[in-house]
Amino acid sequence: MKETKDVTIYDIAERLNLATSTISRALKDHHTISAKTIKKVKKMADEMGYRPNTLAAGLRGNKTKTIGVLISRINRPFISSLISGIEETAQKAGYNVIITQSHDSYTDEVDLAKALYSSRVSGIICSLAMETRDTSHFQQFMDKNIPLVFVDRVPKEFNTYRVMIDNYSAGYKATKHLIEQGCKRIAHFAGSQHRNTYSERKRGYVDALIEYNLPVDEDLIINFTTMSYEEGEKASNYLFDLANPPDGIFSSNDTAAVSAIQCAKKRGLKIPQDVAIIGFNDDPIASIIDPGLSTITHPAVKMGQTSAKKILSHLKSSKKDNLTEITFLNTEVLVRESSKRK
Amino acid sequence: MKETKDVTIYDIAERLNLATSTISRALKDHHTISAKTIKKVKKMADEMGYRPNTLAAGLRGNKTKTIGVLISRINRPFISSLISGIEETAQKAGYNVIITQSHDSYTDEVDLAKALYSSRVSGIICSLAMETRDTSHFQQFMDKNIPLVFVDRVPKEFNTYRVMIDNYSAGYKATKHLIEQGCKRIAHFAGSQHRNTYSERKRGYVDALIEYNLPVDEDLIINFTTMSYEEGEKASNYLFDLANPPDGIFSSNDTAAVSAIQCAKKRGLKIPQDVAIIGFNDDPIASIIDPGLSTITHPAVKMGQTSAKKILSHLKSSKKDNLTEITFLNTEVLVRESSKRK
DNA sequence: TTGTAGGCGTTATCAT
DNA sequence: ATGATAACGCCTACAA
Repeated sequence: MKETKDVTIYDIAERLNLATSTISRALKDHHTISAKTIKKVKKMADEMGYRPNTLAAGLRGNKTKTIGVLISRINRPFISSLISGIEETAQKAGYNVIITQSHDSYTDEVDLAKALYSSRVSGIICSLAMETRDTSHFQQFMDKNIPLVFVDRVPKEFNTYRVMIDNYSAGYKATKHLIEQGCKRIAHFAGSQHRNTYSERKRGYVDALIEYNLPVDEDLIINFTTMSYEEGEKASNYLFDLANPPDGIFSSNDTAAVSAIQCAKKRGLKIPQDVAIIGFNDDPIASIIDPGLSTITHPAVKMGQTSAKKILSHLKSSKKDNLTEITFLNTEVLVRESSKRK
Repeated sequence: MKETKDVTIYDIAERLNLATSTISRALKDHHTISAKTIKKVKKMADEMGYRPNTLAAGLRGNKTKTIGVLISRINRPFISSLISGIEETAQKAGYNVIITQSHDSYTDEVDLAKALYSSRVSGIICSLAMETRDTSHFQQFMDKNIPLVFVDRVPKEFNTYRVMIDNYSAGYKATKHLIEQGCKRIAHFAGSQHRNTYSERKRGYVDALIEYNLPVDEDLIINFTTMSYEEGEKASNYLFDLANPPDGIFSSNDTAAVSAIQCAKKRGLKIPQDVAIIGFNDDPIASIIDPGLSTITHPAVKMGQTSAKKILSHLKSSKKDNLTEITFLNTEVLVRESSKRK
């Protein structure tokens, strides 16, 4: 099997007795090229099996029509939907998407940021690793006016685009909902508190309790690290074993909420009568488990689309200003059986 | 905000009074460069904030350390795990991963294949779109000796790498399992039959029935197009409404199997006594639904890793031969409550 | 409307 | 052990 060499615009130029510049322009419908020439060139390009070399174009123009994505791990419902939204939007605009996973490691995140920079991505979308506290490794993008969007897990301070939900009000709404169902002792599965997605949810929870004159009982607030099913089981068992167990649980994700449901069922507790439960994210499992899990909707695909659009419009307008623009997307309380007492 | 120009090896060369070639070599620890020089160069590169430009390197060497991935859609548990495995393996080898979604459209797949070629990917991993019948748009990669791996949804005929499970034997095993549980009338949710993942599963199902002297009843074989939850509901209702309903269901995916469980429960049918159910994939929902869904394990992450490794080792050895290499990964019957009668 | 020519940053080749 | 130079394929002033 012989490898044949790639056809270049130079080859086409030679065949048609035209200049390479003419070919280059004809191929992108430049207005100064006659319709006939354009047609002729495109036909020949097709016949010869020409494939543009985006590397060469990128090198020349120092831009790549590529968006880099830096997330913790792909195989989570929320993240894969987020990426799907990014890819969809990027593809329509003729952009490629490079995906990288930090696996929630800070050092990996730093390395990947470098690698993405080396690939000369046109823009970058990032959801921070759990471990990350310092975000100075993103400064390199700012310095080069490469649009940077933080999505969902955003840093507290960084002058750039941020696309997120209002975690505080979501936490507040979730808790308020449980209160309205008659819950008096509401527990909270809290995620890692240095990620403000989670600390804000907790803040909303606490404020709702205060607002409704319910005591804030530290025993009922469980701090998670990974928010896994196993952690959820442990927390649930702990809570249900209390002398004075909770009658409501607000979990910062659905996975742990589901484990609470399973755990309660095993113990013969009635849901939602004995304990009402609400999760966060609206993962597929939420609608499938029995009883259906009430939850907070998290518009993953839309967040992806929005993030990609921020990048694209920044590139289009080639703004020179380093603006801070925070976009909040809506969430809603989705009530299913796990919390419907009335 | 001023954009500063990128630092190049040329800049470093100037500062150190060395040739660019020396810098280039020093940066990659070339053996002909003295240890001192290497150290000096690296230090200076660091100080000046040098970032290699992979575009330039790629253009020069006509290779990019990038793997292109072409799948239907990302936000499915199986696919996102597959990609996770690919990315992980690629990253360790210093490769980037470009993700594209065909959304199961043939024309999109053709366009994306072109786009990936234009990006000069070093290799490509593809799981075919549902619509795709003709695969000639992949010939361009073969012609250039760019390693191509089809994974899971592979074409019937195409001389290249294929990574898959033995769908026939998986279908056979699933059906046999139901038979061993005492099922006599086993229905099958069959996926689109021109994708051989699904046709093979069906073939295994049919052969198992024959082997055990059970009649093959065409009424019990439902042909799906998308294998969605909704399609599953429709099929389940149809089956349970039959004068002589099935006492076992083998579904080609978990999503539809779950809908069958829900549907059966609503009708007051006992699982697995009245109807035993087995799915395919071992999606997260399988272990969460009640009763737990028996299923066929599908090693998604491992398939991703394996596919990526095929690419990497091909590139390393720079084989010139167009070999056909099919890798089968193991699947297992994972028995949960939905089919455990004994 | 088309052509000329230089350069994007890197690396491989050949020389020193 | 290091240097000089050409080439990768494309685009964009500028010129004609």
